[in-house]
Amino acid sequence: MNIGDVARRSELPPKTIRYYEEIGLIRPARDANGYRAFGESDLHKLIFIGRARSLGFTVEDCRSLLALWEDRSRASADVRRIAKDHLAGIERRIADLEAMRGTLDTLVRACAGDDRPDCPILAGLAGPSGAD
Amino acid sequence: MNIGDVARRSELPPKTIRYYEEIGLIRPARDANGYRAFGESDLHKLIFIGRARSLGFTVEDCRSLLALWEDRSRASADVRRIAKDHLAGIERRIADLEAMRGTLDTLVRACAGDDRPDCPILAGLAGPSGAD
DNA sequence: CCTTGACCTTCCCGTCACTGGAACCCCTAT
DNA sequence: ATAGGGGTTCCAGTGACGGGAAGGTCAAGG
Repeated sequence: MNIGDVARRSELPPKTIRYYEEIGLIRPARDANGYRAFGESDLHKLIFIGRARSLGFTVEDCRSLLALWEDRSRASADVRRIAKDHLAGIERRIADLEAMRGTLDTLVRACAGDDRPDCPILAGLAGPSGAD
Repeated sequence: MNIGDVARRSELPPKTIRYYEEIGLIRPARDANGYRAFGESDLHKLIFIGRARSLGFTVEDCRSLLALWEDRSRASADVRRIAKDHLAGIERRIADLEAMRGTLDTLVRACAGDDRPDCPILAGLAGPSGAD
């Protein structure tokens, strides 16, 4: 398989796949002409990485998860800790975004949004005191 | 005011303030010795930027918002559009994160997390088919 | 045989919003 | 004179790629 084939089958851009090789996540063989020669196991790894990335794991998390995936004797507790930490991070980010949404929503609702210059959004950003 | 003073009063790191000058968000004067000399209006701008950033606006959004803030004749509709677009982006991000959280939560719950190698999380990442 | 076009290769730069660090200058107090 | 705590510039790195240049390779068609 050339890079285009794995790209299609893994739904990852070729650039991304080259990058993953560069940082050592995968180690595809090479043909005589210098082309990367991907095997099924490379493809499986890429699909694995793609799914983990789509769940928001960092590539370093992916590296750890891949290592555990390859390690037949790993303890599921190790995987679970990575996933739980990541889940906690996601929940923090959701909470942060929800706080932003709350404030923004209040400001947007308070703003008439017409052609007058009076704007509660700018006033809110300038300071709760409302100074402009 | 020197940079340390505005840094304390705006709660922004000096490095960040220098960066904001570099990209033209603020234009503090200079003392004879080359030190930046910040006025109250610089400080107000920095506080404004800091609040906008904490609401997740990009620095380019901040540049637009600052321009509108300075423009006494702006229409509040312009501000509102920026804020509404940003709000929509935040809501998309929240939705994405909640989808991740849902999947991750399911996987984490399914995982015993003990010292056995059997791990539904890895199986889930390898593919819904469950192949490992 | 030559060309076309789709692949593939490496390499370097740009993204976003900073952060860290080096090397150096300035000012005040002791 | 020195020590410290400011300040200044510039360079490099972050994460996870994406864009684009310059060039090698391969199969098909004229």
